[in-house]
Amino acid sequence: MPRSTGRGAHDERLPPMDIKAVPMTANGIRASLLTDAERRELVAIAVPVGVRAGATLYRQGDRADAVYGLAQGVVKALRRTGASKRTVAAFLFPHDLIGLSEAGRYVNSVVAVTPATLYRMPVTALERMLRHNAELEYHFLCKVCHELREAQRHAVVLGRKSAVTRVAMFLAMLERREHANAGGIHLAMTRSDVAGYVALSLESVSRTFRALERDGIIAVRDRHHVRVLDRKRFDRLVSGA
Amino acid sequence: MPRSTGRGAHDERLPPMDIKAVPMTANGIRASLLTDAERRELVAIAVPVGVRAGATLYRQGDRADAVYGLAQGVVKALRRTGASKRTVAAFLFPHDLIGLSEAGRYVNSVVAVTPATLYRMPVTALERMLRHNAELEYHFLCKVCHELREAQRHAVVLGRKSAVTRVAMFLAMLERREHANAGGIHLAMTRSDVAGYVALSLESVSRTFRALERDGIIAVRDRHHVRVLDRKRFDRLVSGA
DNA sequence: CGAATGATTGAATAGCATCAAGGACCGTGG
DNA sequence: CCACGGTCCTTGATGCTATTCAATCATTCG
Repeated sequence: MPRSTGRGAHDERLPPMDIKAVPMTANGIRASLLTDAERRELVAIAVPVGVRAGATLYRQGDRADAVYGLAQGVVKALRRTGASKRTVAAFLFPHDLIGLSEAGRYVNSVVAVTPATLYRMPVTALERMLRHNAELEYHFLCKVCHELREAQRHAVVLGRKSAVTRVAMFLAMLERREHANAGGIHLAMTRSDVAGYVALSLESVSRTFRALERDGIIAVRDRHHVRVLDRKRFDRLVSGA
Repeated sequence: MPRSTGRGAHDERLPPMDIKAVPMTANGIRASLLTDAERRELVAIAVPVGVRAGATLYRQGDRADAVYGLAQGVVKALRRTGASKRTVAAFLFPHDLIGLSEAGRYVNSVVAVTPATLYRMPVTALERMLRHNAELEYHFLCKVCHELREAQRHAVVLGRKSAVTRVAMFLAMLERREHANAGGIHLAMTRSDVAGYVALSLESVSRTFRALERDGIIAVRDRHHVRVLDRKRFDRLVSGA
């Protein structure tokens, strides 16, 4: 398994550096947070990085010397819980920030779920930039607030006791975060990753997908594509009936 | 149940406005984040508020027009999950920030667990201040990162399947966050609140405390005071044996 | 002191984890 | 194009653990 960076054939036609979230006081529109000027400023310290699926970007406990902006692809944040067990702390999508640290060390490991391109920003340079550009920093603040809300939602999911509810809430989350197009939900991750995120056994996740399909609530095209058929009952599950 | 504010006998001898967390690049020392100058600036827009135990500071869905700094006491953030069910999204302690919102609405309800004093900061004024004081804003950013880590830890707790592990991890969390003095752990909240946080039934929490006591791992003085007796086995539970 | 809230304990049930085996899919190389 | 290996996924049978329902006990506060 490749260890890390390795800037592949990604160099031409890079998607732009960007961060998106709901500003604190706005009306719920997911807007681009960065102005052109800010993007330019960030690009000055941001190095594009391409990784293959399965590659580890960094490991829990490593010295945290960079923050990443995800431009393309899906990655997962893993956390060791006890020896030899790992849970999925979060899935991260384009326009998300990556690199949460504590006392100079990363608190999660980050692994690419799909091929991904990121912008690597050294913390020292970033911190210097933020500390004298309040406007730019404000956008980072909004983004972190967004990730905080997302983490709380995750906790809500894990609080539900029924397997169907957990899985349905997870699908609803994907629907919101990835392109919520009418073409159905795209699951970039494996069943095992889903299990790690919703804290169920792999087998239970599998059975639950089956059950949802049998009941006509969702249609499972293949492992990576799901569509909601009965929106009414689906929503009832999500709200935890 | 009293609805909200009501500035009681708290006005004299107020604890100072402050925020504490681990700065991103520091060496893990829980430091005061605010300089004296910043404290003075914040106090200009911060109104002290005292609430009784059980009082609701604000409700999920309310227009989010203020952020609060908790100065004294313990409060809980509740989230509605389905009709008529509530989970505890977080417990908040002195020096924590309160008032997470999305699209101008609070995402949690906040209720005082003990009598509490807070500093109320209108978002508009705060936002204006942050947007042109990068240094101050940086401290807020660090604080939100801290709460993000805390929320992820919460998710880790909820991911563990065994009741003893969940409860032990909860106690460990309290030990870290409240005064981690050798005098034992102080539980300001009810068993029912604990159950809401670790996502177990009230009865299971009760039984689990009992079991931990019977096994000589903890001593339960009364409902609000617990002491770890067998640190070795306790830590083994926390790491999820 | 008495009512209301909070906590404990017991017995029965439901639901998920676990163990175990088989089947589908993917990428590789012939 | 097809065969092959590995990974990922599905399905079944069993046991364990937390939930639930129900009743009793303790504590706090008026």
